[in-house]
Amino acid sequence: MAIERSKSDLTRTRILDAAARTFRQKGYAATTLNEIARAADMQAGSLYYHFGSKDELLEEVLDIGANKVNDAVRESQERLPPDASHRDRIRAAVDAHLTMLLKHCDYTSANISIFAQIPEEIQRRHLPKRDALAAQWRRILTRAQKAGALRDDVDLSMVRMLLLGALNWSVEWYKPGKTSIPAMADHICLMLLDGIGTENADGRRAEDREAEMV
Amino acid sequence: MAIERSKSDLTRTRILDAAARTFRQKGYAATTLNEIARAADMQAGSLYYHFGSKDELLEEVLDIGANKVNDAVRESQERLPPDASHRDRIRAAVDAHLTMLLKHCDYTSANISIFAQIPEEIQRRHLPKRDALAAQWRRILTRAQKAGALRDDVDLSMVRMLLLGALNWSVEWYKPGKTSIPAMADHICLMLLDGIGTENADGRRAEDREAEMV
DNA sequence: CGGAAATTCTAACGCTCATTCGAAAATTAT
DNA sequence: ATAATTTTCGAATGAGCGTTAGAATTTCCG
Repeated sequence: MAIERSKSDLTRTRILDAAARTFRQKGYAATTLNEIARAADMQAGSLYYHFGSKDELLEEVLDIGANKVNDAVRESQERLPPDASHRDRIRAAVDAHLTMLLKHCDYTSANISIFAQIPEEIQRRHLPKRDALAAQWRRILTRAQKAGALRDDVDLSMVRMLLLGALNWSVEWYKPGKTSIPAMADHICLMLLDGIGTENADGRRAEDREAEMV
Repeated sequence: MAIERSKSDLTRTRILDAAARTFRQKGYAATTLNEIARAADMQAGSLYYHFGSKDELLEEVLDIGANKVNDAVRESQERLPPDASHRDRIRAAVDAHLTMLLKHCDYTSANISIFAQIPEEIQRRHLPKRDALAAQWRRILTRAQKAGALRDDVDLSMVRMLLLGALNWSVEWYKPGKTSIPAMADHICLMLLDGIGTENADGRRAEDREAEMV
């Protein structure tokens, strides 16, 4: 699927890579076609042989980013054994989401960080892709709750928003090398599922907490 | 402190309000002085009687936003009785942070949402204010951990980043009327401190989970 | 009311940007 | 190699931007 055929396709990809990286760093409006062209080793006018406009370039970057994280999360679930625990399912999705966001992909992080500040019409056209990812997460969490792995007195859509917030916001502070993605995934799952408090708010889990102390 | 004196001060505030709102909606680079002026009922050129440049206007909006959330969180702690539980302290800080972000203040949400995409030099000049807020949260969490209210095997700076991520990301999805801020604060504290997983739902023991942590 | 000061308007400037287009160069096919 | 085609270049265009400065207006104060 990702096999480049012609030389033209390679150049297209080079331009898209440059655009994704620059959009992520500077934002959409502040990025000039000159910067993108320079990062792709060509002149600004030459971009128009491959793309019709700056907006068109943006839309393609957004789509690629959304597809990558969608695919990563979906594959993380397909890769699990059928009898995997819901904790493992959530943990795998968190890991896949974070890895795609922070390690592999300027497209994904560009999508996340510039989306709020692009022209409205492009936002609207891109919404279905966002909804697809939301639907994946909704399904993972709903299944876990129905199976009894998540408390049934919580608002799952709010949990989902807060969880995705913790994940997505990492593009604002993550520095490669300083933090490990598996450690992030562990902390997220620990907070989400077990909590990091030791106080006994409702008397539910005193024994577990003692067992967890190191 | 917030008392307006002259008519000029009122106009200044009107301009700042308009700028904060527009920056938040469209981003910094995509916002024109014409839009700000129109939203403040004047002509673009007139803005220069009150502000030296677009950058100067931005810096003032950023500072006001940072101050507001800093003050809100600090006051939320001062308002608590000296013997308040650490759960209550965290809950109060979460509530104050969210309320300022979502309810009271375009300045705060503008600060959060455009910061990554403003000129580098302005970012750098504004960093101390960001650090002040981070320091407040660090103190709240560290005290809770030292008092034994938080597990001592978690990386508090990572917890802080993830928690602030869940809070800050809400500017991207929160719609007034559709969600209640206290309910959000409740869910955050529940997840953070207790977790929403059910006890041994997947048949695994606490020690097993511990083994995965590193 | 009348003059001074404060504030806003208006029109213009220079600059940068996205975009266009015909010529040049590079690549491919014959 | 030569012709045909694809790709890139480079200069030009026009629109819109932040910004400026003087004229026009409003506000303030005696």
